[in-house]
Amino acid sequence: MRAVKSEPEVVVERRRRVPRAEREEQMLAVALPLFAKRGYHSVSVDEVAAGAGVTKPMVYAYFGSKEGLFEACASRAADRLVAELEASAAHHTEAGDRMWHGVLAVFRWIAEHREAWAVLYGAPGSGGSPFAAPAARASDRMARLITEQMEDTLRAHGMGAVAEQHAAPMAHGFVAATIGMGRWWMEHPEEPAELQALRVMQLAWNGIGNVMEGKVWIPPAPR
Amino acid sequence: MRAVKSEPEVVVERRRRVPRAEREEQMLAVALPLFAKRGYHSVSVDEVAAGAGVTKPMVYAYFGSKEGLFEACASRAADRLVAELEASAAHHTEAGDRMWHGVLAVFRWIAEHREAWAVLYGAPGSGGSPFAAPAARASDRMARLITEQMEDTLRAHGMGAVAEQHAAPMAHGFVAATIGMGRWWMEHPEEPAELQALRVMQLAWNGIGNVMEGKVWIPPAPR
DNA sequence: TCCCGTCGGTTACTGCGAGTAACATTACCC
DNA sequence: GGGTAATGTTACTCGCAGTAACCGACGGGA
Repeated sequence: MRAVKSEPEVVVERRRRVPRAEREEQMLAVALPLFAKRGYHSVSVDEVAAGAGVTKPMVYAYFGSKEGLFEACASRAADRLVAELEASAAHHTEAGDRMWHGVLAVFRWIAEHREAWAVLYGAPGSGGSPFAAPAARASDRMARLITEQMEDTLRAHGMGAVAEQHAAPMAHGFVAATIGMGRWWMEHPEEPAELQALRVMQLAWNGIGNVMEGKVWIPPAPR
Repeated sequence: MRAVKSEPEVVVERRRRVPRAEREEQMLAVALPLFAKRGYHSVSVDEVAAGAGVTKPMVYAYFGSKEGLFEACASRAADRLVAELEASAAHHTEAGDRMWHGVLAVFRWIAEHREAWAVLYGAPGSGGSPFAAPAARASDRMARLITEQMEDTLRAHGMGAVAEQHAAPMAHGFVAATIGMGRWWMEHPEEPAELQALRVMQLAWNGIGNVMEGKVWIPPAPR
């Protein structure tokens, strides 16, 4: 059941004595699509090294371990995704507006960086990361942005206690819903990014919004 | 950075010539907590075999590969989780009622089967599965239950078109939000299951409910 | 100009753990 | 009691992560 290992799609022109920063870029450029397509375990370090026009010990010299290489790929993807989101947040202040544009930014980013997305939150078949720490960090950072927004709004309404208890978990739920929708999208790629964003808002914004206005859903009385 | 490999916490009394079904149980019982605690890659087949009072080739005889062993653990966990959910759904017919009790059932199951949950949807540090197919299947099955409920309700309101376009992705989003909340819970285990379920309903039920009643969220007009 | 240190790079290994071939031993059933 | 299927073992192969040890070019000083 071993994955077929084809030639890496990104192969770098073979030059000797390339400066470290540049060589690291090359390695990451080779590794990212490989990890995205075949997943962590069925990519070998030799393969990445060869794709970058170099031999294995160089990869270890620069990234320490295979795990380090993977984490570098994922961390960089996470940084870029979060940066996109932060940029979007900086342009919108009203809560709903900010959320909508943020979610939209995420789905547009996914569309433009499918491989990076696959490495971060990859589906079973293709990506899939044993070392999900960067993905978890990215989720946390995205959730934090939402959490802060919620806390501000709640405190402005005199609901500081609600903010402390529920803002963070709700924000995590929101982010999870977004990522889940992103996963679903990977299997239905014909749909536009806007529709996914709209569905996330449809699904989760009412809930978040209601909480921020002090409206709560009451469970049915037990029979 | 190699994980410390302690003795497996489940070790089976050494008996010779145990029937296959029983030996398989033993192997799974040993493997599950190991995978849950240390993740797929840092558990060795030898270790599981030893814990089950047997040698490696027996594991291969019964599960085919390490991956097969892992998938057996995860599939069985998924089956049980979904069974719980289906049992709950059979007891409640009204949409909101059914959803509430379903979500509640999930969180109660998580509380009682933390290791199985970790193997299925495990967080980075602890569980974490390179082969997420069983987890994806479980998500799909849970989403399908919700999808069907939504489709029925929508069609009953004469909104068959909405049902076809949006029921499935919204249901996946709902499930993702639930799983995300479950992950968050693992890091805040002092809270009760009911609170997690309440938050999921708070977050996502308004959205699903609105859609089922034909209410939609309208994005802000672009400037 | 020569020498020397650093940086980019290699060859050639070790070692662990997945996976297997081939063989051994009981239990059961006719 | 003898054949056979199921349970089990020993003793390997092999791929790949990770490393030790060494190599050669370039850029400063002195």
